Amino acid sequence: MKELIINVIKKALTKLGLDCEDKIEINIPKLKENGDYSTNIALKLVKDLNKNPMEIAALIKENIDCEQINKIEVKNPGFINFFVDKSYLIDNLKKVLNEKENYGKNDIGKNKKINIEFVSANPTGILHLGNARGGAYGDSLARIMRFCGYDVTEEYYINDAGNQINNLGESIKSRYYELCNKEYPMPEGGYFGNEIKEIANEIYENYEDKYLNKDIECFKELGKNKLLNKIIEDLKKYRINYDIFTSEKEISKKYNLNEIINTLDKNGYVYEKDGAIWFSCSKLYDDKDHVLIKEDKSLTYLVPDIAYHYDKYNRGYDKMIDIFGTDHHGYVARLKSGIKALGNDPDKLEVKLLQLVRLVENNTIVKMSKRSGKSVTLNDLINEIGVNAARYYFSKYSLDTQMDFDLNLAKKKSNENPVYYVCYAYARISSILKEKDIINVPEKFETLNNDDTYNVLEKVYAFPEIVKSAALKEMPHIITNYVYELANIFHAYYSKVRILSDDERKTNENLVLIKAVRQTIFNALNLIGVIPPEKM
RNA sequence: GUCCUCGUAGCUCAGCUGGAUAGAGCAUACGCCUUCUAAGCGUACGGUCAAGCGUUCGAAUCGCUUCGAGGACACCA
Repeated sequence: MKELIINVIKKALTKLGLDCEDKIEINIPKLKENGDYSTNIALKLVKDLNKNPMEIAALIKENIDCEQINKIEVKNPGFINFFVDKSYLIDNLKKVLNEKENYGKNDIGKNKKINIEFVSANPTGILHLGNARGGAYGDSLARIMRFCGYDVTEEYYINDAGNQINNLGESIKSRYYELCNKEYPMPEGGYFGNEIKEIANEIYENYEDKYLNKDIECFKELGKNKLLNKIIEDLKKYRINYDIFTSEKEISKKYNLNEIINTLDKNGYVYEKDGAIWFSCSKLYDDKDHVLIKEDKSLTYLVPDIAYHYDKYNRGYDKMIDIFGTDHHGYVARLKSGIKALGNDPDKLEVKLLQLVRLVENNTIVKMSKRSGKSVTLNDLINEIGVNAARYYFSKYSLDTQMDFDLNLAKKKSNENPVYYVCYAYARISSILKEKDIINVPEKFETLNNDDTYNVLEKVYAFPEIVKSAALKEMPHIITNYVYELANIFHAYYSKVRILSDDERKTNENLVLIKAVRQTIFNALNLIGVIPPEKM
């Protein structure tokens, strides 16, 4: 319908000898009295034509002739408002019921390969709230973009080499020695979480003191594998299924890291200072240079990460999205410098920064850290409030909002979570349809020709546009807000209108209407990883 | 100190290519179950969009300044 309005305006402008198609903008007014669609084109043309906007609007109005438009009004200061024939809304119902779980799909992403990398937590502990947020965002975005025809790869990068894995091995070893009544020091920067103790326990239960003479590699491997499996398992429970897991170790094998540094050097971005080898990323996007090879000849994390992104570029994506916590934001410039220095286009990488989730207990902020072991895990969250509520909760907010999370409060308030409001609408409809299903989808609505019906129909009709905009803006919460509004409109309709009645035609039309609503709710919730129940 | 993000109702948040009278939920007050699920519906109350200046026919939205909150500025990752 929007396209139709645009075309009609285009034609009118051509008739008037104006060439300004790109200025046409169509809005849906907040107030019903301002029409179904509206354009501000007259206001925009004031400067070009040097005329009063009301005059311009009137002129455009005169040159529009379209039978699907019932009425055109010009309103101060120069808006042109369109009141359209609603039959297209009924046609849309047919579309919904035919396309079913495909309703809302589009192909704006056709032939575009996208990589979304998210969570990528080090396998040195289990997933916590911040990962829950990043996970909900990344996976929902992937679902939305797939729905829009993009070829999406969801990727998890495993930091399975380097210092932190060393610390993990040492931490487990230390806990294990404790169990054997021996002393082994906890490393600096060691991990104190329960999961570390559990792993040590497991070793002790299975092998007693036979691991005392095992070398540290053993503890490292075992710990890493256990934790990684746990992470993957938790993510699956959270309805996230990755396409690819990429290991830092594998990357280091695949690309000779010294070669990467040589290439950087060849391109003029490497120098030596104070016994270390530096990356002059300040020549590119960063404000400071950073070390690539430390004085002790070991590599910094930057090298494998540059290699990892080099690998992603080699895989030929049109766009790569990385999702980081804001605490890593300083890292973006370094990374992009690395990409550029190897001759790739850094604009293909988009880094999304999510505000960290702060943990609140008794109204005070608690420092979460793996080191102290003080945190709320993804598993705690799922156990307490369920996957639906958790996914919905984190999909509700834009990435930019700082969130304070209180698990006790969340527990107490979990039945106030709007996810139940939306699911309730779905369940209500399901229970009616169980009672009586639709007979057919009519060409026209004979009995439901009122604003209440059109309110619902318009919301259902809006879904495909909402999907598009959520994908283009990369904002899953647009979907969440939309589905809430849809449920809201349905609940209001339900309270006002009796669905099942003696009037067979009216009943059928109502059933068609609510079935389409149910399908749309289902499709929208699916995009944010929520599965509505048939019964509540 | 430099850089990044944020500041909208008592609280939690939408509002993002600038549009018409700034919206929800929670909380508060009051109504609505003899009829398909009351985890629902309706009404009321609630605002200097942090402040100031600027750009514009028009600013919560764009620009600058100030104030406030959080974060980043390692030869840790």
